[in-house]
Amino acid sequence: MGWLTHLYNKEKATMTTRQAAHIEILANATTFKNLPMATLGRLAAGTTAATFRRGGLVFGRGTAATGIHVVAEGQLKLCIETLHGDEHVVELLTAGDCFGEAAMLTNRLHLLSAVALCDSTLLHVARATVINELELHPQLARRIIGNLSDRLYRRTSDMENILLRRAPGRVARYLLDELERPNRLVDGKIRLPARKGLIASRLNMTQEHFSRTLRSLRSSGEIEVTGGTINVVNEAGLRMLAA
Amino acid sequence: MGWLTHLYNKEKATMTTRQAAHIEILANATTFKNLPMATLGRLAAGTTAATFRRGGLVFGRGTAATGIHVVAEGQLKLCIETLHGDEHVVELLTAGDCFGEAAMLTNRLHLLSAVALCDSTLLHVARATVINELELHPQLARRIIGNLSDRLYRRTSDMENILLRRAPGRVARYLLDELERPNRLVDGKIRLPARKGLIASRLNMTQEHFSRTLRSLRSSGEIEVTGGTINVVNEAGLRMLAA
DNA sequence: CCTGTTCTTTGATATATGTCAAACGAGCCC
DNA sequence: GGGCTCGTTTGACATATATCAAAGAACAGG
Repeated sequence: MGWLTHLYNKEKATMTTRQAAHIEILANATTFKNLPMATLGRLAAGTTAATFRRGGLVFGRGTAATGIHVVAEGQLKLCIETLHGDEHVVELLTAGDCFGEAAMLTNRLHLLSAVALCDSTLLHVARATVINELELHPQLARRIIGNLSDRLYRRTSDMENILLRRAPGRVARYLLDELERPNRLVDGKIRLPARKGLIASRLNMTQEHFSRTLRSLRSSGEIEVTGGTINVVNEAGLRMLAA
Repeated sequence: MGWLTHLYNKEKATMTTRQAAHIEILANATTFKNLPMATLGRLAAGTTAATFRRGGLVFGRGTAATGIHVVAEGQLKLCIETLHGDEHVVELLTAGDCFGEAAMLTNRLHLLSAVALCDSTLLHVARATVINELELHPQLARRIIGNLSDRLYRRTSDMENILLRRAPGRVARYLLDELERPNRLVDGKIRLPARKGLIASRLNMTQEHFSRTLRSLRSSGEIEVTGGTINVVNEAGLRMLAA
């Protein structure tokens, strides 16, 4: 893309293709978007890639945060495991999403476990690299403030959703949210970011109940469901339910 | 305190007592803690105080964020109002707590309404003042990053709590959390930060159910309740319930 | 193409939690 | 002190949601 050409023109001699690839991925990641090329270059120098097989654990709850993770490809879940082997999905991630910042920046332990839902590749920007960059170049600080605020804002909105007592409202709201995210849509229809059981968990209900709720929304004409794809027919109707 | 003496020694001539008071409050607020005196002084210059009567609206959902609010005295709730006049409390605030940062820093509208629970006084640090300070003095940026991460971390932990399906677990967890906050304790006992109905709302259950759950915890010997004060007798028991 | 595995749907039943209603208690003003 | 309002507790009942169980779909591998 534009990034890459620009990049090669400027630092052709020293740049390996791996670094170039890393830079491009970082440049499209939520936390590092819109940073100057020089900063991206320095960050990329402290970045490593790793692949995880389906089911692989990226990090577990209670472990130390070693850096910022970026999804280059694949799907992950951030979840809490209860003692009974039960689990709750808090967030579903796809390419371009970042995670682990909050724990890293506060120097605390991860609250959530990160697990690959399918074979995935991640980048990992080391803690020291981020801290260094923060010390030297305040622009990164401003970006990170923006991103953290954004995350906090989003999480607040999530809370709001979960606090809706009744399942149809939560589902309606979830669908409306997804409708706003361009990278979740494939020609106007919502492509669910994981299997339905996991989405049910994110919405704090059982798989069965999610299935029934979806069916009820379908039979009342708000949506059309075909496999993992949902077409919102009556957006206004959903908004009624969400309120 | 130490802050004030230090302050007067340094800038006696120009400092009004009002500014001094503001500085002291800011210096003890979560977002501005541990900042250099010079920064606090500049922030205080853009700070105004306001008082709100019980029930007064500090800001409403959907309004623009004008700055960072700091609780100097009193109690507030951050809540969502549904169309049916229903409401859900997301956070309860007491002296030293800050709010409104995320919306201000992302330049978006408030998601939550802020309402005074009793007569309260707040400080308001204007948006422009914060932005200015961020541009000029990167230390503030680092502090803010820390605080936002902290908030995000806390909110994640809140989510985790709410995702617990059963009420006894949520209550147990809530009590254990309060037990960690020194400013909520009065000689070892938890002093609830608002009336029980609001706490019930924060825990996503009805007042009645909260009351019953509390009674059940009391009769099984985990806690003692006297009015708005709760004494945790069997912490281990609560931990069992929370898991 | 069949056969296991995993995911989804559907059904019958149990239960946690909400709703409605009333009694109780505490604080406050006249 | 009486008569308020407001917050809390308790009770009887309704219902949304979970749980258990099994049958279909989708899907991968031989």
